Amino acid sequence: MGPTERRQREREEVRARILDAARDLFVAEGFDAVTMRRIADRIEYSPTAIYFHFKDKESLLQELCTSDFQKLAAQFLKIARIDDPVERVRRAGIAYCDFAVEHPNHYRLMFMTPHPPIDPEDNAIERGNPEQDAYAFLCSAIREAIETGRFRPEHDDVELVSQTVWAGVHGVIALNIAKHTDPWVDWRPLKKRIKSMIDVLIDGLSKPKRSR
Amino acid sequence: MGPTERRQREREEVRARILDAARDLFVAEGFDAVTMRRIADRIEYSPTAIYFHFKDKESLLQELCTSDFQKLAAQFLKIARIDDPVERVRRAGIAYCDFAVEHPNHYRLMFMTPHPPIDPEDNAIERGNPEQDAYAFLCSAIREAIETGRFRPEHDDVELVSQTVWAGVHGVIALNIAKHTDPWVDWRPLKKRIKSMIDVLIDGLSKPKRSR
DNA sequence: CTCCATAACTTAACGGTGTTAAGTTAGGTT
DNA sequence: AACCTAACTTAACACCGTTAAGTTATGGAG
Repeated sequence: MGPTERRQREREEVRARILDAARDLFVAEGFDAVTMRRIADRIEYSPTAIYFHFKDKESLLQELCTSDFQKLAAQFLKIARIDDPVERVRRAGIAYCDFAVEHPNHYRLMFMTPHPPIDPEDNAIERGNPEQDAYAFLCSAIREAIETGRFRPEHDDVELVSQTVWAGVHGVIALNIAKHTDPWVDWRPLKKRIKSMIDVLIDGLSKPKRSR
Repeated sequence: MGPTERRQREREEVRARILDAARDLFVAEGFDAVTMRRIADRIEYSPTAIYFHFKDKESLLQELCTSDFQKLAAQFLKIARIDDPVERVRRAGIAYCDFAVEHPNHYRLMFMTPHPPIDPEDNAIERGNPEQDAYAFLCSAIREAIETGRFRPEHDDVELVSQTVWAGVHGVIALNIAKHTDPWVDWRPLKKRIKSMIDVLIDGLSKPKRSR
């Protein structure tokens, strides 16, 4: 109620403005290409003001990542109401890809760059909760597919199947991010590649429908 | 004959020493973490001496990449004599994974780090030649599998199928390199994951063998 | 044999980077 | 009115990749 509260609010407002400016620049030009000075310019503060709100450049990106990955989990929630578990896997793969296309630099940092895992203490995402944890969401769909007899009997390990599906989709995305400008390979469009991957994975996991 | 030839030889010797030092450091610590000054220290030259042999840091990396790609292709050559094209794809996937496990930082530099594509002009690898170009090797096996009717009729695009198989195997490897220490996921052993990926991909591509 | 051009470097420096230390200022508290 | 602290700014540090200019050894020409 007093002015101390207004101060508190203003502080978080500045914090949010830094975050927004950083996101814009990281997404547009990549983590390394963006400098603290340019982020500061954008919001008309001095470069060092950022350090009053964030420990360093890395933690800036880290914070953007967790908040944006919660958006991914939110996207997944819309898919959760799909009844058919196999269709849910298919749609999750596409949503995951869309997300990676929208936030390639976040994706790169979180899944393509080795770094010491975040201390579970201060990780905002709740592990194992499909509403916040995208991997848990995938697992729960896979589990349902296995339990309702949709997959071949040899594919009975929920974790292994989930990791295979994740790896497949990740592979398409990661190669796209790292190599899409490389003229060495005559790349098919990303959408085609993702569809092909998901189709092949699901066909490979599912019980055959027709004889030869 | 004269000493000009000895000079030429010495020049290439220094060049090779720079390359070796750079490879050691890049592989041990990653591209960004290594500075020109440290490479120079290692071989006891001044930092700027490197620029007499290489245009810049990036071109150093590119030269290392092309030479290591050739090592991978050499591994593939041993597989080339396998008759069955589908088995060849399977074995190529495993060999590719072995290469990545043996040289994880090489792999990271080559396939997980975006960098401007090499000018085809000065690329030592002959594109499309399966003996030098690992991607072309994969394509040729896939092409043979398609042409001998091993795959379902909808999978008729050699490039698309090759890119899918590559992406699948890459996904397993890349997640392993970037995330294998992450306790968030209860990882299955790498060998199991690679086998699962290749099995699922090949089953998904192949004509079904049994009815349900 | 001398002179000189060139190759193969080194030293110094430039403009940039992330980050820290020290100084400043506005505003609430006592 | 005096003071204290939050929220900054300015100055500076230790790096970075890269370039310009200077140095030294050496092979070749006259």
